[in-house]
Amino acid sequence: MKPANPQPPEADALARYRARRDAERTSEPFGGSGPRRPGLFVVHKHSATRLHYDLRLEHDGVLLSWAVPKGPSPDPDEKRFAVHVEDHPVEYADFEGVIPADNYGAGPSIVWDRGYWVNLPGEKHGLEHGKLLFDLYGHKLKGRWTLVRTRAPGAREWLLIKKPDAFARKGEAQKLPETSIYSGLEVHELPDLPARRESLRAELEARRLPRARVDPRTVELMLAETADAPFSRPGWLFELKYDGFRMVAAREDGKATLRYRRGNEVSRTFPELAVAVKALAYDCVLDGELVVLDERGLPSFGRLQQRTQLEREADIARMQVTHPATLFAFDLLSLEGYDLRGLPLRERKALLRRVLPEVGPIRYVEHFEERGREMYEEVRKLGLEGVMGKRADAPYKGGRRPDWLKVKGEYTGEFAVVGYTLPKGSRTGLGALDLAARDGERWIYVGSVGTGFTDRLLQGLRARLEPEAIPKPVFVGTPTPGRKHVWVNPSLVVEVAFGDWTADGMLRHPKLVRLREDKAPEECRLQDAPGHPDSREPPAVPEPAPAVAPAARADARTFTVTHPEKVFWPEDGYTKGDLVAYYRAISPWLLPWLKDRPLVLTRYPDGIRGKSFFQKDAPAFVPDWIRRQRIWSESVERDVDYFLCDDEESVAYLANLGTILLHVWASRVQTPQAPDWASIDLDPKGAPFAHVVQVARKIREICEAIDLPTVVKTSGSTGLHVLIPLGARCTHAEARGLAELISRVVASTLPDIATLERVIAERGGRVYLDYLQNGYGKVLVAPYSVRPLPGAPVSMPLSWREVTEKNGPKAFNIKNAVRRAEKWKADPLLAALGPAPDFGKVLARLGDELQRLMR
DNA sequence: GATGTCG
DNA sequence: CGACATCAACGCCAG
DNA sequence: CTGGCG
Repeated sequence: MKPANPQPPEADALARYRARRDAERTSEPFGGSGPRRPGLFVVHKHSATRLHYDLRLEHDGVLLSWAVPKGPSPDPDEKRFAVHVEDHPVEYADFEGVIPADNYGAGPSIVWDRGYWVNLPGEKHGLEHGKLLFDLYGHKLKGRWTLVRTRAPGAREWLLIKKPDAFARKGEAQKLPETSIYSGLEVHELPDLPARRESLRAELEARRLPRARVDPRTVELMLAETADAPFSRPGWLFELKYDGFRMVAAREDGKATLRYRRGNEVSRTFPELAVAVKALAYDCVLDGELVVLDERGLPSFGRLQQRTQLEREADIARMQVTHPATLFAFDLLSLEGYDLRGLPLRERKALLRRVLPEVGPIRYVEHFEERGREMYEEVRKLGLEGVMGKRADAPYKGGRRPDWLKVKGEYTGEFAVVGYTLPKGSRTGLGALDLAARDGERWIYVGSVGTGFTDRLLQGLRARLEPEAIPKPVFVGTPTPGRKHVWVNPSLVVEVAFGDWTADGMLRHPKLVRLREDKAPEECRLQDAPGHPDSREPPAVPEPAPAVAPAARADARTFTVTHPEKVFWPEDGYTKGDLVAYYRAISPWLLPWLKDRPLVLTRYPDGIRGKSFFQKDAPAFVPDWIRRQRIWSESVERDVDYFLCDDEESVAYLANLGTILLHVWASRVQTPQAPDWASIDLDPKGAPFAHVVQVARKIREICEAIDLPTVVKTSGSTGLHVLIPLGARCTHAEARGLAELISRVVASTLPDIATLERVIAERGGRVYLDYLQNGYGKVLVAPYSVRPLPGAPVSMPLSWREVTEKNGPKAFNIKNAVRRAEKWKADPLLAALGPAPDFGKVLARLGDELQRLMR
């Protein structure tokens, strides 16, 4: 355990930070004021647009981390009390499973302890909400979770905490936890719905409203006219204008429908909304804007479009989680069978607010009175589309009405002209200008502008551009296809007004404002472009190679071994340098096994006693010269950039990353569905190695009887791996079937020493035949791979003659393996990469042989 | 081991 | 500056 | 359905 109060760092920056932090503390709503005592604190922080919460365990101003277990605790389960505090005790409850609570219109939420339901507060209804749903519903709700709240005075915030691995897993305390915290959860008491519904009905009855069905299929929506400029006006309400699709959501006889403006039904596309509408407590017809929020919590038109295009159930299910939709409801047309359209807007909205739950994917659109201009200013700063002004006493009438006015903003930016398209029809001069902006040394294509020109300007532009139309400028991005583009070197700058940026980084609704003679094209920097998402990835399609190759961008396949003296094997004194040296030296024999195969690394950055982790996806920082293969992973629904390794330098690089163990796919990237071998892993787990040898020989005997070749290697740990070459001529399923068949035969022929039993206790000291590591994406410990075990053993190919008790698991290691390999004419295992056996012959013999064996 | 993020 | 988190995954089968 | 297994 580290000291509770380490040396104060010298750095000014840190001192300043602490001063600032201490100043902030006094204003914390939680935990009170005055000197801090050790304990659990929920720290609030205000940023520009929202509240953040953080849970920390501190002592004397020093962050200890909330997750570090405090002091010895005999009972591993007890450790969760590590977040116990003296002055602010916590309540907690492990919650059991998740009940998708369609109830109360909250959409998905957690119902806990039957007395509360939980959802994220509105501010968080962006990606974080999506992530929560993803974790809860999608995939990850496997660990233990705890719902915690402090009992600090006035506290009502709760936290959902994923219990760290160290708590969940016994006996692995040295592995530090990975955690997930969802903070700032709102916990609500369940309302007494029936009573509420009753009183609302009585109220509606008393108002003598017309009882008439408002048909969501045919209802004519009220539309806004466009205001010339932002305005403030008494008697008017101002709402945010959301960038999405207009949507009519209806609940009729308990059934939900979602429709776009033209009446097409889309409940299937947005199931999370349909569920929420269905779960409303009242039959009603809502009018609103369908949006998908991005991670900043701002509407993202691009994301919405992505969702609208989905057809497949699985895609929808995924996007529902990654890009959850939100319906911002701003009007209520009908309620419990009453037509409300004759009511003034203000009253409709008051009813709407009562009908909608406070949280969940259907959100009530708040409004401000009168002060539209100020609101507009603020809204634009936040990057939103604009505001809607509405007359507070106006009834709801279909069609475009002056009672609703939209005030839309526009961005203006300067862009360099990198080309133009030829005019069509009666157009003179040119069709549109292709625009780009500068990102570092590159030009990024941002789309084309084809409107806003005067005829005179059109002519003039053409004259100025044509003479320079010589080489195609180099830029990144994809110009609109289907038009003939004439490329010019950037020399001209235009000012363009545009609505927004599209998801792929193009200008939306651009129009030309004027020429900017005073500006150099190089000054048009992408990051200065208004509204441009800072972190946006540029489109990855590089246009043709630069005319002048950048000064021999030395494709230097080198790196420096970091910390070569770091001890990786404390018992043996072997260092990281030894590891890298071994992998370099063995690479002539290792590389044939790695070539073209996706790798899975097990990395031990701090040696075999330190923490470790698997890695499939090559991080962005690995140098270009490390080969990677992008492979779609169905299970995680994303691409994974697998490491591939064809040369010594790459192996060494991986070793320098702390990679001790290398696993390879049985198939190569060229034929990912066709394995080159089937494998059977002989795992003794306590059984004598002599039995492993016996079982291995039996496998070989059976395979030979049916004309199947076999090769064998030590696993490097305790057992042997037997491989059957398949030459990429069959499927993974067939390979597994073969391995299973042979395993079963062996297990039944040698019942005293071999078993297929997976539960260790049931194996009774027999050798476990594991045929399950055959399949797509399944991996095998690579031959010559080092093991993170004392003595640094390696997985070593053997000839069948060498399969004896003497060549046990510990016989080969990083110090003797190279010497051994050097004596070979050829790697005895290499046959596994050879041609396929004659499957016809194999099958022919199989039947007979099985009968003989089973007799 | 390398990186990003947060305070 | 320092502390953290992150870096995989899936079918099988017993209880 | 969860948990252990590799």
